[in-house]
Amino acid sequence: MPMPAPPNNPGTNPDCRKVDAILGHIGDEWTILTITMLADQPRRFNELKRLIGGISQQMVTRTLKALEADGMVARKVHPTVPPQVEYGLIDLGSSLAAPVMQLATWVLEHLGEIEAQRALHDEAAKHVRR
Amino acid sequence: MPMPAPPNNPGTNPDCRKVDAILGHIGDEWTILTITMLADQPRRFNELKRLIGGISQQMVTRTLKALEADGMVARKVHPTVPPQVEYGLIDLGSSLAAPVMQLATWVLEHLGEIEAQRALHDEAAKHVRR
DNA sequence: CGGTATCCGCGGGGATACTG
DNA sequence: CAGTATCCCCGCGGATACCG
Repeated sequence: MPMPAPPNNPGTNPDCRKVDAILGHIGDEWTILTITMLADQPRRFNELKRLIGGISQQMVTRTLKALEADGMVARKVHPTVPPQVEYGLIDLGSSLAAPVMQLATWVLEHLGEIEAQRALHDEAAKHVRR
Repeated sequence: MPMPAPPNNPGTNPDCRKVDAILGHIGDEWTILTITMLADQPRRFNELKRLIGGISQQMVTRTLKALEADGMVARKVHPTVPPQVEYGLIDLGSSLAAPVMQLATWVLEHLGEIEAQRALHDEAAKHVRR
């Protein structure tokens, strides 16, 4: 299904603005990585932090809170000692996982090409400077 | 002076870190919207600005520059008066368009559900406060 | 029209310390 | 273990002005 994309689009497309706002959230790097990590199975708090790597504890909390507020992730507390908390994708989140995984997969598969392209571009820039 | 001296955690997945860095770019809201607008056809500079709506001119420039550096977008200048510049997806960019469009489409289709979930969550939060 | 240059506020997000 | 609270820096991105 294609986007609206009408030729004679006058002012601001309201749908576009809404989509933009949502994309600002789920397009976030931490959010995408988190969903990726939860795609196959639920994970515990520090497990997520470790798997993602390079994320601060606060960002794990914030990201999960936001995903909870969007009804994408469920927080499940096991009343054990020490306490265990599991986060898993639910309805909205699990359906979002598909496109997100496709994106993440695409990046993985094209890592080399992207770096190569950047190197090319940097090289071209150098010649201009001289 | 303070050398970064990154943690260099053994548990940190290097691929995950690279993917993260790339996602930080293409996951950006303006980047996703731009690619979405270019998915079906090339667009001119101000046309893009108008279609996206709510984006500053500078961000259009920056986003397109970044996409050029990644070899995703080609800049084509028509030597007319007044000058016309067209931006279109090429190799890497056009292959990226597929997963990006899927994400954008998902958001469009689930706009209502997301807002409903947020309303639910806000409602629940209110009851806790009382 | 299609940019570039400059200023600047605000909030994203890391680091650290503390709690249940 | 799983958070919350606080501080604080830096860079994202808007606004404005100017150029080819």
